[in-house]
Amino acid sequence: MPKSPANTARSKRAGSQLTPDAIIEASLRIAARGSEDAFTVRRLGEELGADPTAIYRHFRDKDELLLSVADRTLGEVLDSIPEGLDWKGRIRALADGSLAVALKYPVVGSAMASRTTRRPNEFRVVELILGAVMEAGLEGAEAALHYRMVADSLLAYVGQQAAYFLFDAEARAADESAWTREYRLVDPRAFPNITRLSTELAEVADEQIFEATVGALISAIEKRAETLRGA
Amino acid sequence: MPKSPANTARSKRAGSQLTPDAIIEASLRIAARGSEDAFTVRRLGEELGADPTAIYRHFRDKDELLLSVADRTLGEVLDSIPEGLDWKGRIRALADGSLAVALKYPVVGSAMASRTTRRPNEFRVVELILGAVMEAGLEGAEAALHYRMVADSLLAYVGQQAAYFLFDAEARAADESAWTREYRLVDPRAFPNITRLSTELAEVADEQIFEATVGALISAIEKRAETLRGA
DNA sequence: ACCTGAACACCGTTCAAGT
DNA sequence: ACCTGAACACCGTTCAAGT
Repeated sequence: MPKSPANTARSKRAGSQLTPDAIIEASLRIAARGSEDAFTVRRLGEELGADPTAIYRHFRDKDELLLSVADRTLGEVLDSIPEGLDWKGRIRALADGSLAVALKYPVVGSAMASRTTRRPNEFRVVELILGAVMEAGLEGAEAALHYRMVADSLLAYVGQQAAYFLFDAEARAADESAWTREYRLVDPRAFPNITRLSTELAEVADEQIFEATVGALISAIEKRAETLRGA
Repeated sequence: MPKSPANTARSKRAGSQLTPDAIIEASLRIAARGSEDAFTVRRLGEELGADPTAIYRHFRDKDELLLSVADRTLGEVLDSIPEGLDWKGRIRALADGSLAVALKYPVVGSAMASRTTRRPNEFRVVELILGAVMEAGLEGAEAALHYRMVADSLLAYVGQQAAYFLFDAEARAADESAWTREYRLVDPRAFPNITRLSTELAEVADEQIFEATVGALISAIEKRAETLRGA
């Protein structure tokens, strides 16, 4: 925070009082528009009422800005998790919050799926997951491993959903109609299972899939803890 | 396949006998170079010894080319799965093969994580997973749901790994050193779990995480099948 | 000390012109 | 029928010049 030592001599122009925070907030506003509005340096300049390249005074490059923006959205996720939940509840709340925030800011969710922000809120998320798996009964290397399983799987899944959300409507429609079109027209002899289940395949809802995936992760932790208790 | 009706009057110039197949193969060669070589239309033109824009004669746009390339890599995955495995073995082989191929062609693996190719080899993968979950004892909507869980989770995870592989060495080193640097230096009072497990967190291997994730998916299917058999 | 704006080295894609 | 190459509308980023 000790970046802008004195705010004397401000407001020469309306929107162009540039600070890292202002840039992050403008980024979030653009990101929230999803596929409507590309998240580019030039667009960010417009949003800030400043020259696009002014951003480089406050962030080394676009990647570093994105990392900071991502950490901010992680804060939103953390704030959405209620107090007093047991370990399963906390993991579920984290999962739901992550998905919601990733879909709210799809560019961020999609770009950060394979990254580590190494910033404050990421530490808080790590601490939360570790606390959950330890409460479940895991410790040491087992706790570390299952933390990574939950974190990586969740991030990957949520990032994938965000990336999908980022497509323009046309490309998305083509992908979605596959289940009700292409998959209904396959050769029944070559693809008997697809033929048999084509209706059911088209009816699976995204929420069910996410719920099943998160459930699988929680069960895996539970099962491992039981096995270790037994030994 | 009935795209090039007659191959008369060929070889006017050496490398510029353009066919969809030749373009896909050139794409795979570039993709296999990972972060060394960007997969751009211009680079593809060089690889083919043709003008970059000649590609648009054979594919509507880069996305359609990528979809075709992706389906080809799915073929490689399928070919790597041995015959005669039980359902768990088939899912494990599919998972391992997908990861291997995604890391072999990281641009493809990363770009396709949130896509559907709607092409022949994708049908074969769907058929394979459906066969596995049905052999496990699931049917109807349950089989469809668990197919989606396996497919989406695997694709997301594998795509994430591929995207990570695509970073230049520097960015990757920064991310990796986080566990042995930043995470060792956190405030022990604010982050007791991280502090306690910092050594173990740095030691978790990628293979373990993938194994745990795939295991969690398989267990979830098994557990659901047991529950249904009981009812 | 910070912002501006021209400029650079890239992208994917279109389209008139060539053979 | 297919390929070429100039051109267009974008990108992220650098750097000298302004205030």
